[in-house]
Amino acid sequence: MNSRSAVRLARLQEALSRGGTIRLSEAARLCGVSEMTIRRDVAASEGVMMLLGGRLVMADNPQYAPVYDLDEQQDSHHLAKQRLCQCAAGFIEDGDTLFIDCGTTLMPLVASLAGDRSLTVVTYALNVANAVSRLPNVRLLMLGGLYHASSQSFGSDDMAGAIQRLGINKTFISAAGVHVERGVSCFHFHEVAPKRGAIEAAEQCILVADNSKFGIIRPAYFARLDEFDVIVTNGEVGECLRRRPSTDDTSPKILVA
Amino acid sequence: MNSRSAVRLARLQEALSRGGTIRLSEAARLCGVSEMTIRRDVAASEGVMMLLGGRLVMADNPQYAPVYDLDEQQDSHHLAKQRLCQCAAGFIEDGDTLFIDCGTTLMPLVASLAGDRSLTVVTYALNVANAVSRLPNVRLLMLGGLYHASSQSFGSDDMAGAIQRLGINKTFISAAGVHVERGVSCFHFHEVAPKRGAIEAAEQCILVADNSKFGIIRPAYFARLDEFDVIVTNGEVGECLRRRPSTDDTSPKILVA
DNA sequence: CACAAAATGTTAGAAAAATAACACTTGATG
DNA sequence: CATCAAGTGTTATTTTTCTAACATTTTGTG
Repeated sequence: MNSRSAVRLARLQEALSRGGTIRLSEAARLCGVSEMTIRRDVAASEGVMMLLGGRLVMADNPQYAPVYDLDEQQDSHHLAKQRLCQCAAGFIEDGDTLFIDCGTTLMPLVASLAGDRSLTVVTYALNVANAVSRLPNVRLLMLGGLYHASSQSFGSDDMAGAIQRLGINKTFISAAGVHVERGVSCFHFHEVAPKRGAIEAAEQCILVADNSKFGIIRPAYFARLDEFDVIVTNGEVGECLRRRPSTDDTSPKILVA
Repeated sequence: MNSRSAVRLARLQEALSRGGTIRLSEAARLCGVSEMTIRRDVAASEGVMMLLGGRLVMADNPQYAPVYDLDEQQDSHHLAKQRLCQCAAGFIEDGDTLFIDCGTTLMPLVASLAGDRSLTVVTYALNVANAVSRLPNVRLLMLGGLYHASSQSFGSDDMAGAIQRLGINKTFISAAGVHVERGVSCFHFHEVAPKRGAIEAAEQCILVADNSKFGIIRPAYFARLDEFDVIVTNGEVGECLRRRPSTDDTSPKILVA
């Protein structure tokens, strides 16, 4: 990819970063090049953008992500995430202030916030912020810091403190690893501070993790299972957890989507 | 529209209610009918769903909005902005830490950061952050706060302080109004704190404003003209300013793109 | 059951988009 | 200045999607 191509892509991405589509012909006119060149730019963008019926869209735009692609099994988790989030969304009430964790798991939850109720979302993830910024009924509180491309999120020294100074009702956490004895973990250490801050700050903590994450331990440990009030999961794992005898009142409630 | 068609539509709508697309063939298989029937269902859905390149998408979603509909105003200034930014980009050196202001003026500047040199960008604007996050050679430092859709940026009480705690080399500022006697101004008051912080923190301040902004005073004043080291502008205004007798050494250098 | 009406399926052709091939332009380099 | 290579534009071809027409099946009714 050459530099002019990069400039064109950046410009188109800017136009598309808040959602929507651009007709291929429009994009060509906008950049002052031929449609063929835009096609080549998109092909060189390594999946950042894509063409959908002659229209340019951001590939990470949930609006245009394929829901069902039985030809490609790789997308099997997407459906599961949608179901999990649909389930998790049941806890949200009008007026809530929600903390939403980074990653892709909770993106369907963000989409479900659209509506009449008035909400506030606190996040340190760029993809979450982008999605929330498009919802007129949701106030967005962004936690800044140094950007980590691996998780599309920001990290800073004082993030846990900053979160605890906010009045958060409900915290939605995603995880890369969930283990009954070894607790909940993620890949990146910079995620630990915001997750911990949000868990400690919120009245109610909801862990959303599909069954592929269970029994796995990732480098960055951040919470015990019993620190959560609710665990939303699916499949056999969920049934197993649910049947497990509750030792006491602090045990999380298990929800199987 | 008959009742079976309604049932199929409801089913597909449910699948798409949280965003995403379904391939026409998948939808047909899912409903156990031919593709033609799905086409007819969609046509009868009165704009609820639509087909985009053989994929089914929800059309009533705010995210489906063609971004550019031959928006002349946006485009007319764009070329000027590109030239201004090309000019402004000349000041950037390897290793710099740049503050980049909100708005659309400086977006071409961000695009031009791509390359081999290592840079750091500080910003409080969501659109800038999005663009920078795609550049592997640029570190991104995000300043968070409450989101303001009007300027796609964040505001917080302590932003000026937070900025001054950073080591910023060069500050690039955009403005909605530039007036020789009445100084530089913008529309939104929440932009004042970050702009002031960045102006005071940086070694070098560069104002980038096309000639349509000159002679205009906007509600939120934030700086005198002589607080800038460089003013990048274009057209007659630039020539005028350049010919103006420099009163002293503190006068900004005028650059006409 | 026969019939009509609606709904759906099939096929063929038109339109649009994606791909491929080749020609032209531009900018860098010796 | 010549040369080369990368980038871009143009054209032709293939593929896919869309539309329309007509055939077939299903549904409802007397």
